[in-house]
Amino acid sequence: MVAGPLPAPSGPGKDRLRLWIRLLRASRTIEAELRERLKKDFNTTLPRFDVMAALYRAPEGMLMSDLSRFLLVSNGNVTGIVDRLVSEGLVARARRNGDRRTSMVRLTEEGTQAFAAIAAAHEGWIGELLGKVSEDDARRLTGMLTSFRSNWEGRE
Amino acid sequence: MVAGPLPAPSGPGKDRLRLWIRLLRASRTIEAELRERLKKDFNTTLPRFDVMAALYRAPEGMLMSDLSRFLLVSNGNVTGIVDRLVSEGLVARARRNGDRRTSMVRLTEEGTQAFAAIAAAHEGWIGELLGKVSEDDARRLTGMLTSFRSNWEGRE
DNA sequence: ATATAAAACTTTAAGCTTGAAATATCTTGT
DNA sequence: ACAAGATATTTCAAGCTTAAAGTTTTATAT
Repeated sequence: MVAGPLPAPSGPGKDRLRLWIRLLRASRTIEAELRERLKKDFNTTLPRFDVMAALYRAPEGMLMSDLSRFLLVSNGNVTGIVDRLVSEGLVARARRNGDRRTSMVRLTEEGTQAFAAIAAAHEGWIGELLGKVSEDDARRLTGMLTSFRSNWEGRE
Repeated sequence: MVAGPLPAPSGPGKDRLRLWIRLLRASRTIEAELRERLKKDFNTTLPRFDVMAALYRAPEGMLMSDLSRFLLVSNGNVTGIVDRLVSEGLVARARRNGDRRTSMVRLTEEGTQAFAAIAAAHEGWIGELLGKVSEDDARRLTGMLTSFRSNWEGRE
């Protein structure tokens, strides 16, 4: 998936293949750097950060299924990550609905404060790591990726 | 990491944060689709495909350390994936160098044929999944991502 | 020569990830 | 009311992933 074009691909459609390879390498490179910094500076992980970021946006809480849909990961996956966050006191489950199948998951006070600190650092890192991309290019790129994505939303 | 801008981020540097989020969501969406198709149509996985793609480009073989560097994953990780590929007869290790620490890893004949079939399908999928991106935009985007990446190459 | 360091790789423990199967709960049609 | 189906979540097995520690081999400096 990260194969580079040593024998540079050419022909119809090769530009898209090349784009995909670059896209993947870029995101993996950044992801690796973020993972390392999250570990070193905050002793946490990217999946934990993802979950906390989603919950931070939803103070009233989220269902497990909402979380997994939003984060684009499987539901079984979210269970494990939330389990660990709960055991660390950063997240709480509240099974107090009318519907007893669901559990409302939200950040604890401790989790909220912890996340705020991490998020501030995170935003700085992104600014640094993408520093060479002009704000103008950033907006242009974002637009392209958005239009690409809308093509994809709501498939399957 | 995939947090979307519900309370749309604004302020200095927010364009880069938004770009990163879009980048990540795009690559995860495509990756998920590829993973599913690789499983369904070829009963294989993305990591296996990555390793085989790297080896396909290097008929003479690659060292384990070259593989892990190229694929941007840890060395211990590659060991496991190659182990499984070897046990399936798709890849072979040859520890026959002057340097007896290294092992030259390469595709077997069976592995080469298997990969060729998968790669053909894969290229078609990418063309389909990125179909809405014009060849022109694809080239432009690739250029931006490349220049971004060169900013990153050879850090740490 | 021989200790010391460096390099290539593997092993290990912990955590992440998926897809499928299992549980529990709710909803619907009769 | 009750069976049948749909939903929400967890559990499970297998595989992926990393960082750190361990092994074997090679290179280097006395």
